[in-house]
Amino acid sequence: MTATEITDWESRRPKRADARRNYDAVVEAARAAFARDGVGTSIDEIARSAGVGNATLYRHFPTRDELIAVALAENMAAVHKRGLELAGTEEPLVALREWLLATIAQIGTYGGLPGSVLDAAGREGSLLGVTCHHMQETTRALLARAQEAGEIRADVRMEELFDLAAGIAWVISRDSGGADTARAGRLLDLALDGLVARRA
Amino acid sequence: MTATEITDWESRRPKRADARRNYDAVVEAARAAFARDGVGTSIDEIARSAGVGNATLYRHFPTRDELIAVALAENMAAVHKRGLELAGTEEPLVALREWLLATIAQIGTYGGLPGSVLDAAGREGSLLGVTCHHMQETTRALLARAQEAGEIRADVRMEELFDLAAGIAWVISRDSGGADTARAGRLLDLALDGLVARRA
DNA sequence: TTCAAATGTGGGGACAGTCCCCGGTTATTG
DNA sequence: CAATAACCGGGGACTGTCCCCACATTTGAA
Repeated sequence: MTATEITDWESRRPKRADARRNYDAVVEAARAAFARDGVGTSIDEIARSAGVGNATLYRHFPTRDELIAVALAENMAAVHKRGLELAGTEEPLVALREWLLATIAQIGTYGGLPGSVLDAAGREGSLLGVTCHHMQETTRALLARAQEAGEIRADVRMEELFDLAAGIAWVISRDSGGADTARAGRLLDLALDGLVARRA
Repeated sequence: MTATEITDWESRRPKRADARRNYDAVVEAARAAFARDGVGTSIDEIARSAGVGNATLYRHFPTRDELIAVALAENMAAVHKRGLELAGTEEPLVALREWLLATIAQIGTYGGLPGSVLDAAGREGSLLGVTCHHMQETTRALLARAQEAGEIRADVRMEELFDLAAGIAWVISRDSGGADTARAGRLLDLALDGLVARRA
């Protein structure tokens, strides 16, 4: 199922030796470039730093999103795995909170990534859209569990939760290229617990 | 004070007849273009649709932010005025809520605007930075009042509130070019009231 | 050796931002 | 009021960057 789909990008790796070498070099260069300058960085620059012609890059990754998706693949798989573990945890609320934090941290790693993710959230077509869909499904499951346990308001919808998480991820990924987990946690806690004071 | 600074952009309007005509045409074209395609739209395209050479546009507005700031000026002034009114309202919490909603709606009108605003929030230099600073000060005042009335948790800092508001504005401005006030209100209420269920 | 697959140079199109000469406007002077 | 000079704003054209593709060439695998 999901694992197949997520790791399915493996099957996209070319079979010929030189092609695979270039493919891997591009992904590696993309990771470095994204981490340094965000996902909006120059594609040609990535190709250059990978020692590859830009047309080669475009052959393997026709769109920017595809390159982003592959560059994130194993991280995404790890987060997804963590989500499955959390689904079996005893505390639904802390599980949901940790899941959201992991998601935010993941989406916030690269500057501009939240935008790409939310863009891809709709159209199922792209690789990024698929991984994004997985994240949403996990969110839905963990949210439902927390609601059934009476720990989260029943009227909260997954989309709203996802919107808030995406917003937080966007804020923290804007400045401070690397995700600031502490700030993300603080903002998430505020959103979860609420800002209004409780009277006794 | 503030009103002077905000409407100070008036003094930037050229005095010569043709210059003022072009200036106004550019601002008008920019408003339309921003509303349609977001603040990231092509500057040259704005100049073209204003019937003006791009160099003329750059003469009046050396940076994109400056054009954005002027295009927003009167809206910003209106929001700022609303903030001053709200500061005298009897209900600190509802005042804060309404202020945040107005701010989010304003920042969310143009796609990509939240990013520009948060970028300009730091550096005081630009016009956009100044207006942004005003918004933050108003937020700080309304927040302090609500906290003194015991209606908002005392540990909430203005920056955190602003981060959440910016995040929400970003989410709603991404899709649906015009700001979706209903969705913004819902997300804001969630963040304010919190998502966790209260026991009894 | 053969041939499909992969490569990358080089170019077209779009955009941001700058330069600089030209033409019109305003101020000044007779 | 009229003519002229100084000046200010206009915009075509240019540089540099980026995305994306066409095509001739090379390379790996059978």
